[in-house]
Parts: sequence; C-alpha cells; structure tokens
Amino acid sequence: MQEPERAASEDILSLENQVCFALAVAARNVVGLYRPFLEPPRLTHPQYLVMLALWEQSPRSVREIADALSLEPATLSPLLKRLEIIGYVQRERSARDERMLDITLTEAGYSLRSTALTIPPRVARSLDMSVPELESLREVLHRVIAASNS
Amino acid sequence: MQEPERAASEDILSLENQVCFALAVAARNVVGLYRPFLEPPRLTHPQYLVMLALWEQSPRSVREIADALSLEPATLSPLLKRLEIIGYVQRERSARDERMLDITLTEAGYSLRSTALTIPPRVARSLDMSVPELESLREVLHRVIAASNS
DNA sequence: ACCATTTAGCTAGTACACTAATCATATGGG
DNA sequence: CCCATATGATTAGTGTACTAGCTAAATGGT
Repeated sequence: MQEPERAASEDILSLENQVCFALAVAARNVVGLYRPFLEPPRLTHPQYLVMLALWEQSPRSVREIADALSLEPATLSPLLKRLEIIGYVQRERSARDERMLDITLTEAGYSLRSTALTIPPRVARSLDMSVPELESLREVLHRVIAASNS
Repeated sequence: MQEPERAASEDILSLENQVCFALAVAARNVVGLYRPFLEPPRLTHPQYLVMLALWEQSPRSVREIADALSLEPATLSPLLKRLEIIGYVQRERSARDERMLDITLTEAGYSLRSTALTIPPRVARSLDMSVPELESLREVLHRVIAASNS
C-alpha cells in the first residue's frame, strides 16, 4: 500500500488538480480576452466592471460600487480617479452626506454603453462554449462565491 | 418590441450575468480561503503555487515555472527572490547555461510539503461542494483556459 | 447639546501581473 | 571563427488588490 498512498499524496498537491489554480488562470485569461476590445476606449478590465456597475445605476457612492463588485473602497479610490481623468465619470461630494462621493457617469461614460453591448457576445464566441454551458459555469461560480462568503 | 429589446440590452451588460465578473470574484474569494492556512508558513497564494510547481520538480528554471503557472517571468522574478529570503528556495545560475537560474527547493521548502497536504482538503470542505462537482468545475475551467489560449 | 462611536473615503505599504526595454549568454549560418 | 539572432532573466512603469491606519463627517445615547 506504499505506492498508492504516495500517488494519492501527489494528486492532492498536483497543479493540474487544483481548482484554485484553474480559477486563477481562467480568470486571468478571460480578462485577457477583453483587452483588445477595451483598448480603444482606454479601459482596464476592473474599470470596465465599474462602468457596468454605473450603467446599472448612476450616481453611486464608492461604498456602493465596492459592494457591487466585491472590492475594497481602498482599491476603487485610485481607480475612480483614473476614470475621472479619462472622462467617463465625475466625482463630487454628496450634498446630503459630506463623507460620501457621488460617482456619476459623464455623457462620454454613458454613451460608451452602446459600444460596450457588442463586447460580451464577441468574448463569449471566442470561448468556444455554448450559451447553456456558459450559464451553468456562471451558476457554479456564483455558488463558489456564496460558499466562500459564509 | 421596444421593451423586450431594452431588457435584452440590460441583460447583456448586467453584472450578475457576466462570466468574467463571476470568475474574477470567485478566484479572489477562493484565494482568500487559503489565507489562514498560508499565513503560518508566511506564503502568499502565488508563492504557494510556485511551491506546488517545485514539489512536482526541482530544480526548475524561471521560464519552466512561468510556463507551468501561465505567468510571465517578469512576474516571477521578484516573487522568487522573496521565496529565497523566506528560505524555501535557492537561486543559482545554471552551470550548463549561464543565462538560466536553477530554482531549487531548500530543506525547509521540501519539508513544508507534508504540512501542505492538509490544505486542499480543508479548503475544499469550506466550499460546500461535492468532490465530483469540484472536479467538473475544474474540468470546465480547463476548457475555458484551452479556448482562451487559442 | 455633547461626546463616544460609527461610517465614508483616502493614503501608505506590500505584493502580484502585465508590457516594454535592457543585458548577458547561447546558438547557428556563412 | 564571427556576427546576427534568439533566448533567459531582470528592471522600469502602470494598474490592480489587499490590510492598516488616518481624517472628517454623521449619528446616537445620555
């Protein structure tokens, strides 16, 4: 029983068996698929996600965007300043609560949306998977996220 | 037909429908699950992945580790220096080819392996998913990785 | 009304992760 | 043999992403 045990111990730590490794590489690679589409509007992928959050609702506070994206406000703070410099959002203190920032889409930020509509289908096509498969993957990932938050 | 179309356009860009977003959050969260286990040996998750690569084979060159982990050598260079400072690897020029570095596990690096064997099962347990489910997730992720590499 | 506590956002410090540029060493064709 | 080319690793620069610590503004209990 010596060899089967050593084999099992190799399985446990082998790179190809690690879900965490597959997740990390898949996430990096898929983000990379967006790069050619996000280069013209000069967006990084995290910045693109912020735009998605703002297209759903604008204005939003830093905390609200952070909750929507599962990011720390400290991560968003400099990112939002860059989005302001590019010209897609406006940052101004809320009138009601001076602690909060209202992050508001500019005209340029809002009009980017119609162009962005073509991006997800093109990325999906290059993934060589059917729509139901992608939906089931997304669903499993949401379960992973839920489990890792509890 | 106006309203269904607007609804579809909202679906396309809604955060909850984005596989890329689910992937990014799942990857970050799962890496976070390793943190308590990696804190005692003073490893970050990327450093832990390098250790996995070296437990499979040591010594290895920077390029070989980069290929195994789908990372750029430029990313690994400072990371490997930190692993050397902690004391888990040794970095020395290859005798055969002076351009290459031999990254070799130290005694401390090798002996860490037996402790590490307990980590993946404990992380898997906190994910609240069955082993077949995790395997199928891993398999789908490998397909995503393959598709995004071509 | 006042002060302790909480909350919102920011800064500093560390560590990835990428691209582009650099430098040294190998290699291969004439 | 020599030089153009290729390869391995590093550095510089940008942009996340985290924790810890900070300041300012709001809130709530007495």
